[in-house]
Amino acid sequence: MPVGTVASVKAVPQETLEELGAQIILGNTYHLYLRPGVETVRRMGGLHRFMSWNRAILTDSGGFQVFSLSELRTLNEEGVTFRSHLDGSSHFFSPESAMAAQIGLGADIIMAFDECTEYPADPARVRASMEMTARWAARSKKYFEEHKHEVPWQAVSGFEYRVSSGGNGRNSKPETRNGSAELPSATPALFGIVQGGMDRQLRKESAERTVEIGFPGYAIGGLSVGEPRELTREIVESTLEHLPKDQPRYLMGVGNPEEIVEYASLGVDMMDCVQPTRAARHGLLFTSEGRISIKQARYAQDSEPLDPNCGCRVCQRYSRAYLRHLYASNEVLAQILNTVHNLSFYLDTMRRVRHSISLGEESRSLSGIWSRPKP
RNA sequence: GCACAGGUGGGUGAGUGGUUAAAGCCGACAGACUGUAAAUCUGUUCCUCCUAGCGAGGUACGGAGGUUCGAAUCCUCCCCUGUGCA
Repeated sequence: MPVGTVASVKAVPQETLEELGAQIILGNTYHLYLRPGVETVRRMGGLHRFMSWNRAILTDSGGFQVFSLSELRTLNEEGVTFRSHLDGSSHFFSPESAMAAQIGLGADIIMAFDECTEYPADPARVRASMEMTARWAARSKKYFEEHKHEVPWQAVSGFEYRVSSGGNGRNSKPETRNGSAELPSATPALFGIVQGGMDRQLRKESAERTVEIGFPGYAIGGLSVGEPRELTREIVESTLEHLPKDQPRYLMGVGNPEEIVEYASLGVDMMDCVQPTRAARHGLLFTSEGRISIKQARYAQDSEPLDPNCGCRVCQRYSRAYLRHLYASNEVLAQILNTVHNLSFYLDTMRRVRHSISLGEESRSLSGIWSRPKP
């Protein structure tokens, strides 16, 4: 899932995302709540209509911002008091207000309000944080069930794809509508989030408690927060054992191309990461033959495409030398082309993963994923 | 020709007697980036040597000479640039 924090996947227009085959993108409650404001989005017909994106949207609850903006917050049982990074103003988020905000934004999948435990953290702190997340999950669900129909009305035309709210996401049928009539949007799906730091036992307990509350999908949060990669893998693997296989399992905030393939092979169904978009803006490009730092002098006169095995428009049309020049010149086009390629690479990788899974090749090696069949 | 102003490392630009191989910014060259306060952040950027260190030596602030224990900084002459006046 490409990340589009402020209702924008940075540097890429929605039509290009469609072309790349993105089925779902992320938005962030914290950021959108601050600007333009939930009420504005609601009045504009909800996030889909506001940003003209007819495919699925998942909104993060703001729980991660509690973690990443920790200098600007105070936290208690009731919720979190934030100071806005934009103007320093004070705001309060609770499970209830985070649900209200997400329902108001009108995403397809919304996330429980959790607390992303920092790393490292002592055992007592990890347990307390995990338990807080569990209590908040119950409150999130309660509020959600009472208010889930209060989504924005959307006068949608060409409404082509939407994750259904019931059951698990996999079996949902895309709905196609072509009318001009106003439709009430379907109710969103609320996913729970597992925490528990790097402790397998706490992860198990968190997973069980979250499953007991009951959600149509489950996320593994609190990883990729600075821990060694080996540990991430170990925790993901052990946590997955305690989450239902027949429901979407979402690993939050991960990862590199190698990692997303690996986690998919472990049974993760959904992932999101800023890596492809941010790295692209910083000149780091992912290819079937490894990483390329396009800013390096060695590419100054390299007429090859970025990735000879890539079918994206960027690789079909532009040379490494040109991409390096654009980057060195600080041109906006560098960000656009780089991001388009990286997203293309990620989305293509996941298409291959899905194809492999459909063929029953779930353990297919990473190199197998990226090698092209000989023509 | 006269009068002012000025010539500093790849660029720009601080520095007006000593802790200055010379700030900052730009450029160049590397590196980082994992539920986005990120078109961001970090490092290196005169030469040589080694035991690789807040190491040793060399060269350097238009040119030449001088004053001084010590000069990018003060003095003399010269060269060059900009502006104004003839």
